[in-house]
Amino acid sequence: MSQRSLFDAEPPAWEIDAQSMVLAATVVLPSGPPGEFDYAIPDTMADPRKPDVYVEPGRRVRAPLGRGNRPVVGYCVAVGPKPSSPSRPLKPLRGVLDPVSLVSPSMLRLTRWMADHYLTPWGQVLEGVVPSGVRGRAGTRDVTLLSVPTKVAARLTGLELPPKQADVLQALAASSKPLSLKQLAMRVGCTTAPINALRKRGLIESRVERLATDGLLAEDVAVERQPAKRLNPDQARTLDTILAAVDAGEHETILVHGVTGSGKTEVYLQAIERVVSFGRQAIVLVPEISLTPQTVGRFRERFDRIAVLHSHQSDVERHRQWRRIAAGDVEVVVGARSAVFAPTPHLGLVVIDEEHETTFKQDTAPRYHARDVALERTRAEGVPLVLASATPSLEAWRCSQPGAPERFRLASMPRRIGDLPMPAVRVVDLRVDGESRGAISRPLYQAMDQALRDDGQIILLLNRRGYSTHVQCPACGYALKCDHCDVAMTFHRQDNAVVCHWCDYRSAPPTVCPDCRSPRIRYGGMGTQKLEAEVNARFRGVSVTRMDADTMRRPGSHETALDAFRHGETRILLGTQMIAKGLDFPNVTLVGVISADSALNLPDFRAAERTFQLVTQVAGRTGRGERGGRVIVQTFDPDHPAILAAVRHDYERFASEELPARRALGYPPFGVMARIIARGASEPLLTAYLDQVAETLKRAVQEAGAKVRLVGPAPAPITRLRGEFRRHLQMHSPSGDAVRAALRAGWLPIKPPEGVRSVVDIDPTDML
DNA sequence: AGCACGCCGACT
DNA sequence: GTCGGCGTGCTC
Repeated sequence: MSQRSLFDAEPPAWEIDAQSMVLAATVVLPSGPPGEFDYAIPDTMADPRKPDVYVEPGRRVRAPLGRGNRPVVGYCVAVGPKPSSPSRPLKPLRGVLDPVSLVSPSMLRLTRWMADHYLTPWGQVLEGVVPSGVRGRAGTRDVTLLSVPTKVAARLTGLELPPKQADVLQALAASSKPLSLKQLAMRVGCTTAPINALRKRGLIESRVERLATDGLLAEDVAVERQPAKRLNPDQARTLDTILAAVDAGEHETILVHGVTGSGKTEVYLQAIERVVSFGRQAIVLVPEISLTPQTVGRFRERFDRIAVLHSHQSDVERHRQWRRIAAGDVEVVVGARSAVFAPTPHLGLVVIDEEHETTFKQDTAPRYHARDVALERTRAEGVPLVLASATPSLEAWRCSQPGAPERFRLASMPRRIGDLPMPAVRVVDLRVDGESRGAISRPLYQAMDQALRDDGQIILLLNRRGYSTHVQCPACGYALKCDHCDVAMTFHRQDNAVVCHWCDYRSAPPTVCPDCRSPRIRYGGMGTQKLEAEVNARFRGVSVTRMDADTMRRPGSHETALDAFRHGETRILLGTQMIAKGLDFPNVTLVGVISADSALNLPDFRAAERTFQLVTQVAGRTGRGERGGRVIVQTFDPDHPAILAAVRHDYERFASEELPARRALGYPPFGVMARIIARGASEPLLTAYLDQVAETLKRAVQEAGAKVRLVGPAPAPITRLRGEFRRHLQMHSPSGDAVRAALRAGWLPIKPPEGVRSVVDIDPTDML
């Protein structure tokens, strides 16, 4: 059916109010009312030959909203005929903001899915997905270009003009290309007055063009190209599995479970080469922390045109990359979480490296998980998705096992490249060997001493930054907490201050107990700063580098530190989890885990999984060269299944022990979880609000006969943050749709009172 | 989210 | 009588 016939359709005779069909745009708003609104498209905005003011899906438009017709900006998400009646006519759009569509039809469908899945208004999802630099066309500016019309140029000499104006016209006619107002004034040596006079007379014509303000930015650094590496049998098999999906041209999810050092990267590089040879693009998501020049360099060695997207880019740079990608000028997009929205015109493959990392979950609205969004996107676009990890998330793992609702194909790479052995792991029971009062037990000290004498390098992991992790008074039991948060203050010796790691509140370190004035106040607990001091004291003359959020503040400091370690200028690298992932230094012969159980007692059902991942990942940093490597794991809980499994590099053992426990409690991956977090200055108000939500939710669940279990409301594990109280309510269900239905019926309609903010987190990764 | 509409108290 | 308080509900 042609569009014309829709317009010609007669309104039904029984319709009292004569309806007619008008061309309308459906608009969603980035803030304000969450619904969809239809507006009539004026004829002036329906002409594709006028691209600057053409309304199409994916562009932003100006529209009048409400009885006062206050002007708002929204995203056009659809265009089509809509009924309009004289009693309730559609209001017309006021204008078009974007000269091109910012969101492709497939990306509109994806964001629509996110809006439903995460209970976030569609407009807010779009606002969170289109970078602000793209919206504002950062790095470009409207420039008025002046030229002499050909008709005028022909009779230039016959014109009677004041002297300045004659000069201006002469100069512009002589110019080979159009000039801006400023350029022309400069060339003639006059003000803009005579130029404007000529424009008014029609002797100079002008047009507006959008130009880059800075010309071309520095192009990609040329890197020497490297050929594909030879694959071992495990790698070849895995590549075949991926290529079979690529060649079939269908969606399939492949979980690549390869131990640390098994060469997963080379496999997906070669898979991408195939995809690129078809003229399609690939997206590779990596955790932000590993988006280093080294990682990016590996892609530059293999592909001519890559785009990098990460959160520390300027608006101008992000806009430029976005345009390159959208224009099809890029073969591979490498980026953090948000690169899953890269506007590739012909997507052929998505890879998520270190799939288990929690940084793929965004912790502000829209609270999406890049893995789940990638799954949805690749399914919709009919292309394969590769998830790669040495320690897959249990969510991904379960999907690779029989009986799961979602089926991933599993490709295992159980051996390291070159048949290098996995490093031997020794557990040090701190209940027995922790007598030395410091961070380094005797067995670890001896191993470090040995490694240094053998000319090896050492990595020490301690997942707490600062010097002392708590300040406590033995006399009265007082523990120093942040004034604004329910969190212990950490002493930082470098700044000589106690610091809150959640809100960055700082104050002077107390010398007496603030509560009972006892001078015996104690600074306890081990942070990376104290560990560094201990290493320096016990290994005099050995170069040590500490890597944590405090030493890595400046851009580039990450690279500097790692380069120094790579070149052997640093013998001991110590730090938080940022040193646990992805590093590949063959000379590291010892890894020490100072406290393997530090994350084990967090109030989080994933504590064991996190611990297993962290210990396994950091253990994988050694034994990557011919010299082998060993790992020392210090713990107060040496019999914990997660630590035992990590010690044996045995992922499947960990999974087979942890999954039944999750199943018994209905936790992910066997059930879907949602969390309502409410915060506000008044605790009673919070409690009243969340109790009411719980009540309406309970009723909604009952009426629907749904299997949804409510836990709480209760104070959140961090009861106070930045001066606000926090309470939460958890929901568990075998069905995500049941959870969403309950939230739509029992949470959305309850408006929080003034001073209370309420958010929903679907599939939360963080329980604090 | 913002803004018009509504229905009750102290003022010219 | 009416100016304005902010509770309520709608926005194509």
